[in-house]
Amino acid sequence: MKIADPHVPLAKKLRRGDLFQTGCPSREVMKHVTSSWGVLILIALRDGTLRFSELRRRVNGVSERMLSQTLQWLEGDGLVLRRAYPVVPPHTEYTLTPLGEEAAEKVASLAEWIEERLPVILGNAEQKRSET
Amino acid sequence: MKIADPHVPLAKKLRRGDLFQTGCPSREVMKHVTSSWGVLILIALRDGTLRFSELRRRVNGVSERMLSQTLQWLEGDGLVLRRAYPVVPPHTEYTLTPLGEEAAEKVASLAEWIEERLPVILGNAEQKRSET
DNA sequence: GTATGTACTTACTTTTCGTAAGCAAGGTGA
DNA sequence: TCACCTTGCTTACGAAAAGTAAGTACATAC
Repeated sequence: MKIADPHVPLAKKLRRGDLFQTGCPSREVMKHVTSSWGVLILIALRDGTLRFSELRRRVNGVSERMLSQTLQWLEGDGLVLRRAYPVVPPHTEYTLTPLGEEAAEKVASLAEWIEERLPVILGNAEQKRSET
Repeated sequence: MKIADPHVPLAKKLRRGDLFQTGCPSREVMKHVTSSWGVLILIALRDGTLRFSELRRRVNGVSERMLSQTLQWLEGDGLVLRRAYPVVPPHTEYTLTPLGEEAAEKVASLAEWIEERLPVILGNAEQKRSET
């Protein structure tokens, strides 16, 4: 009779993450999702599937290096699905998974809040600077 | 008769921010709010006013350097209020402003989502690793 | 008198990031 | 024909950001 597999996967051990705990894997996921480019990529993909270079053009300012890296993070977390067609020139498509759509919704909500409140925030900053 | 002040403050010029635009100040604010420690600080302060060292103990793993810097960012954006009492030993309190509470709510919502879904996300990652 | 706590700042090291270039193979324009 | 553009990456390198450690000025506890 077999003894139960001693390797219990990490995903089963944790009932849920705790961001306040050092070393909790949720911190890594948070880093990916809230990274400068991660935020913008997630939001951009809400409109539907995009190719690498389309993403690059939408997310103004991102380098190919960071776009590639961030997409790999998000893919690794299961938030983004990558479909590559082995043709020349290369053709690769990126889409949000259902999980990714949930995450994207949250960050989009934060992003919209910031865009809306930006004038107020800048007003605060300006006022503070003048309080020499 | 006076000519209108040519200096129109930035806050009035922008109706709202656009994160997809390179150089838009909203990107800076986003960086502050979604920085590793910014997220945790905002969430921690939702429970009420905290002192510097209390925050440091709650937000496990943050160094004094980064805690100080992040708090200055958030204060500069008007999300956190700092009250310092010039006593020895020093006593400084940090509180969310109403604006900060709004931001904190959004990031807390994202954080909770990640903590909840962490097992699923780790499951994805584990599965991918085994697809050698 | 040694240790501890407070809220920082400063110097130094390590990690991350942005910039630029390279690659493979085809299409386009002159 | 040949130079050049395109796509989706990766690699090398310098710059910027973050982490580590230590210093500061007292006060209180032991």
